[in-house]
Amino acid sequence: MTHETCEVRLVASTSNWIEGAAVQQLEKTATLPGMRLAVGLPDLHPGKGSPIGAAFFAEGCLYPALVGNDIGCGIGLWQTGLSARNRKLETWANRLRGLDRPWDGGSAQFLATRGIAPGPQDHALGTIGGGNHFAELQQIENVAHPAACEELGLQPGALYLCVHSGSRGLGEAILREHVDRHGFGGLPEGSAEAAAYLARHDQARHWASANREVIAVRILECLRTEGTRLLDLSHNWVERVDLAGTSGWLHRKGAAPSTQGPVVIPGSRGAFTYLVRPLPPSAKSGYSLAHGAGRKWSRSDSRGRLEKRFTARDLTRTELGSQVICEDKELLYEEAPQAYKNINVVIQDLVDAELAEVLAILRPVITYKVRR
DNA sequence: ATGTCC
Repeated sequence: MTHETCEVRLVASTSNWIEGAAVQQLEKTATLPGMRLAVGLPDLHPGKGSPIGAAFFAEGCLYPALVGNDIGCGIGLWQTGLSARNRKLETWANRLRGLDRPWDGGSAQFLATRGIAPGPQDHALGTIGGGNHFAELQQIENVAHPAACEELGLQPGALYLCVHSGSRGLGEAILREHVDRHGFGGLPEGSAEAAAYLARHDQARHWASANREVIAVRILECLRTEGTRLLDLSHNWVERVDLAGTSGWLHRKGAAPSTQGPVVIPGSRGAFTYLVRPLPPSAKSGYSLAHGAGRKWSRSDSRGRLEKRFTARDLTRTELGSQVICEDKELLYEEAPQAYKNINVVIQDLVDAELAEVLAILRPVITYKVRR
């Protein structure tokens, strides 16, 4: 890899619309000291300063602000004991209650079993949170690669649970405390500041994964069934990697790893979710894949455009026949399927770039966002 | 994204 320069790559075809501001953010972030590779994935869209849907590899230092506040945010997939063949939409939707209240299952004990020390944010363990976070019941629409799906334990007739959530107040507190003390700059590799941040970052990653587990436990309990976790991957984190012969820090901001087996890439809440398998990970992609469809409209634009055309009630049913439980009207508009890009285009770009192959497609049945 | 800015 060339030293002192940063390669900027955008994995997107001409049929994939990418907002200009997002590309500008990608190029701007690429000028940070130490930056060697900046990869925009097909779901690239503007973030706060730096873009979302991107991977950044830096030599000699790491940037906590690039990981952002939701350290460890990611997606888990569970197979439930329920059959999707006799869908009980109303019954299941009715049973999804109490999920926004604190979990009474013993957070400290649960975290201890996962090797995580207790902390002041543990009351939020098992809650989904806001923004683009969700828990979704899904069924298999199509199996593209039977052998790989069988290997994963996928059963065509089963109901699945996809959980997208993160470290809630914990990651937020870690980033805020860090920025208050050290600002937005890079932390030199090997420094005490870097070690301190990384320790807390790792704790938040584990906490976020445990959070997704507890969310699944609570939902499975609501549905009076049990489940098995098939996979769980984060798309907001930083790790030390060797990339094209150079040691450095790979930041993923809304970018799934292509180094940890199959990846779930959800579309919008009214679109299919793809289960893909990374092709042999390539350094040129920053060992990363897209993490979703990517926003097409900002949250405020989304409200402005859709409030004129749809009632809140309209948005609780999707084109795919799924039901959306979201008792926060603003959030319903902000997270409407229309606000997101076409997931098919994003996936096609990954396939065309030879970064991934499709294993299966999942159809949304019920999406849970928030219920008062 | 965030016990979310009022």
